[in-house]
Amino acid sequence: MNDNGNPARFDDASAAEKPLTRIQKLNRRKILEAALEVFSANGFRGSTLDQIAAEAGLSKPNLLYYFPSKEAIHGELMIGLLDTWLAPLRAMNPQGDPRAEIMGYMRRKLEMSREMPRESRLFANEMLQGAPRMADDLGHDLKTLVDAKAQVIRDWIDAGQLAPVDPHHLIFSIWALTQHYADFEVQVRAVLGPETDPFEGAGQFLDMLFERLLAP
Amino acid sequence: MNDNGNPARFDDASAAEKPLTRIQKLNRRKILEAALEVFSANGFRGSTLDQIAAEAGLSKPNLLYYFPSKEAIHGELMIGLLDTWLAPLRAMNPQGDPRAEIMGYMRRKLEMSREMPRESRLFANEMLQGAPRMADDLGHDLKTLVDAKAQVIRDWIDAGQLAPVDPHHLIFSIWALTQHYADFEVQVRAVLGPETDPFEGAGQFLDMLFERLLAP
DNA sequence: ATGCAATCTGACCAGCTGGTCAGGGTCACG
DNA sequence: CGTGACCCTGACCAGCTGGTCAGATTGCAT
Repeated sequence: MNDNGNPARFDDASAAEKPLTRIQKLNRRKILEAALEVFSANGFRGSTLDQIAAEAGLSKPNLLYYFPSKEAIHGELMIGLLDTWLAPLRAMNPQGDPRAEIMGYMRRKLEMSREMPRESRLFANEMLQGAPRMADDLGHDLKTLVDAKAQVIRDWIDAGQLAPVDPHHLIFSIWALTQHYADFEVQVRAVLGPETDPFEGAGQFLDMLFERLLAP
Repeated sequence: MNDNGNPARFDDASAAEKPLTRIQKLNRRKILEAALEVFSANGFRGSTLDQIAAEAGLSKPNLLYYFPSKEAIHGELMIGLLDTWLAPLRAMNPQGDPRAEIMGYMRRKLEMSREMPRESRLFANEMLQGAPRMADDLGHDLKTLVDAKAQVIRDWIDAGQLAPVDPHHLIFSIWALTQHYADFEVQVRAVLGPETDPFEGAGQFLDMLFERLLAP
């Protein structure tokens, strides 16, 4: 047993990095999966450890054996989230064809809304509350990346390969249009009816929208 | 004192409709204003009566003198919200000029994001949680209105006055693009920096986007 | 097999939260 | 100026919530 009675889970240089046991890997995965489900549906404050424990099929004290607190579970989810979320933007290639790159980014982002709606809602929840647990990364990592990609887009525009649109707002529009289908899914489904797949129509609509917007 | 010890506040036909006193009007307004502030920032579950009471400058028991429960306060806010929110769509005139009507709707919606970000976030919070307190209205009122307006748009398209876009997704795109600036304000401001007014750039960008999208 | 670390649990706790209540102060109207 | 309805509060309560702990149980290396 180490100094706090919990298994090693810290990254700081001083702590010896014990490898996770089979059970640790399994249960930490179960907990994070359950936490994603619960936090994304109810927000941080609206979720309880009991709900997460039930969803994970573990007891509450056992949750707190693997994570020191509710905050820590949420934090662990947050750590990867921004990175995962921005990966498609990072993948936008300055050497590629401008329209294809932007359309590709939009399509990947829409795909993420379809495949990872819980992550999208977890992110949206955090933003709605003013991103209290993310503010640092927002001002730094996010702005740096977006500014860099905005410059790439500006260069494309200056080269006459794209219509002259504000690059920042272009990126915002991709975020808004794609994430809407995950975050406001209830509303979208209520309007379209239970038969229709929102993402099919969305894909066609967004293709057309960005084709028309970006043509020089 | 009436049967439940609280001032009359029900609309049902049976109850005699006592006019609100000066103090009742004042304090109910204070409470709802405070509740909007708190609920929109923290969600329903994340907000406490103590926070609302403090924000309103009243005591917690006094809050519960004017409203029977936390749910009731939230409900009162919700009642008007969907209507307020959809009013600009309702105002879209089938006899007007198609492009001008849709652009006008978009601009009014963007204006609402600027002027009423708290209402926008309250709405977004509700949607994110799956609209547990709104599901009925969603399936009924909302779908009816949107379907009607979608038909109007479809007629415009058939008359060759608009580009052939899916009317439902066109409406979704207006919602997504305008509400994003209220709901994800932290993110937008983090990227643009503290100097820039997001709504100025947004107005220009969205004008251009919808001009290009809608031209037949 | 044995012994130690890892894993797990029931019982418990303190603080918070929505809500109640008895009673005291205040307002408006005759 | 009196009086009844209206307005407000401190004190309180029960249930929930995040978190602790002593000890029981299990897994695993030798």
